[in-house]
Amino acid sequence: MKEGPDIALIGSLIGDPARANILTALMSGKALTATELAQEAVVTKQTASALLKKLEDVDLIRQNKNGRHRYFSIADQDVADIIEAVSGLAAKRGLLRVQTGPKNEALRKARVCYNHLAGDLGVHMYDGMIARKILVEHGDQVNLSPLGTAFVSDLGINITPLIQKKRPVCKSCLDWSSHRSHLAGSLGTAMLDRFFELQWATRQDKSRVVSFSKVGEQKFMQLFSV
Amino acid sequence: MKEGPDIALIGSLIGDPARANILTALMSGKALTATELAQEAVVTKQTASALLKKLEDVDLIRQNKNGRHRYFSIADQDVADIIEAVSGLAAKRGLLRVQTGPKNEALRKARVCYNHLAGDLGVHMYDGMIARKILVEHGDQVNLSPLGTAFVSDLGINITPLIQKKRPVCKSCLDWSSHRSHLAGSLGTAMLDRFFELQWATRQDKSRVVSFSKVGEQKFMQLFSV
DNA sequence: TCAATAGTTCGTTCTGCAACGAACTAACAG
DNA sequence: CTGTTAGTTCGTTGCAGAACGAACTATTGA
Repeated sequence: MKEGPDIALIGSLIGDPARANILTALMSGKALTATELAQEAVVTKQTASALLKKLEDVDLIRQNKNGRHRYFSIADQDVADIIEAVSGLAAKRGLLRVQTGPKNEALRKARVCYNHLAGDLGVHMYDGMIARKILVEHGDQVNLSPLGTAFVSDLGINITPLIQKKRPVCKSCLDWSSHRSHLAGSLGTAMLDRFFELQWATRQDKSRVVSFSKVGEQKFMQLFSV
Repeated sequence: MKEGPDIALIGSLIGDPARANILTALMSGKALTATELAQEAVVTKQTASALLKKLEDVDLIRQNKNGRHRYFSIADQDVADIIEAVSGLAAKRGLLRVQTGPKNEALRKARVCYNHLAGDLGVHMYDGMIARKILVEHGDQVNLSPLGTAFVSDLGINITPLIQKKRPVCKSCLDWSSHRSHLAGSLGTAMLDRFFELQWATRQDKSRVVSFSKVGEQKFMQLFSV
């Protein structure tokens, strides 16, 4: 009863609503300041400061001092993975904090999931890549086909450095809004970055929402149409 | 700030020490009764009853009535995955409830990780399978080589049904005690089951500890020696 | 040097919720 | 029908820990 890792500690950190809000906000992949996070979590600066310290104590988040600002971000991929996993489970269990509104709509359409694209467009992309045999599913593992390697190069992405890293190139990630899979992994990250580079989309300030331009969305939809 | 899945709820469920103990106990893969779980979590029956109800309300655990007993178990693989992931993260962060004792020693040597083998022996098995090219790593994905297929058949395991399921056949899982990988996935489960069948090992009552017989351990070590 | 903003520390309040005792129902076994 | 064990319900207590106001330090910019 008292052996093993202390999962309760990490659980309780995620378990506080205000801290959960902070972590969710940081899932945008951006580094945010303490005051921004306080606003996001709807608490005062003092409270946020205390909450952030606790999160930092167990290395769930990390801090970058820059002048009189402190930028906080998710500590590493492990932490992001867990938050994603818990989000997925919560969604599967129907534990959505339904507050349908314009912001929510935008989130459902396209959002950042730490470092890759999620939401309806993310799912569309994944489905399209499967249908065009760019990706091949083995059980719940996903791999890039030879055809896919060419496709990715054509898009202007250099895969060589991606393959060399420890991180999986392709990985499916359950989407909480549509209960379907979208593409995570280093390829998922590279593709989202490429969309920003091509100016098909931009990230909205301090939010997980990804805004596609009219032209960008057209090209995107066409690229992955079945 | 109020969109998306309610990760705080699930976090808080895992975050209570007593509930965390219950979940950890259930990671043995066995169905346990309410009183057994109460003992495991060191609380009274009433308290356990209340805790179990909360866990059941969000489908983290499931209940099987059998006479006047109620057997509780982890609801599904998703939940088990999250607990594994959180355990791994906690271990990585050094959040071990260190209480070195004989029981802890046994756990470190060989234990059940929901449905597959973990601990030193689990890591030994994984390392051996990699060294003998039974398994091949791609990034953090693991696959069975053609050589491996033969090996598994020789061991007396029929892989055909494993491949047909949605669940990944091979998957690596971070070991909290040794900070190394061991084999999860449906193959991991099948292999552990096979060891029990061959009577190389038995599970200790109401515990995650796996006890290998002298002969069993010899055969096991030899099978996966480098 | 002074005003403004970012963030922390301290002490206090308040509340959510785990925990238990006591009393209950439920399922056996003889 | 009676005793025994399994589990739940109810009401109460107690405490951990989130939240805030007020007062502090730190960095910038003018």
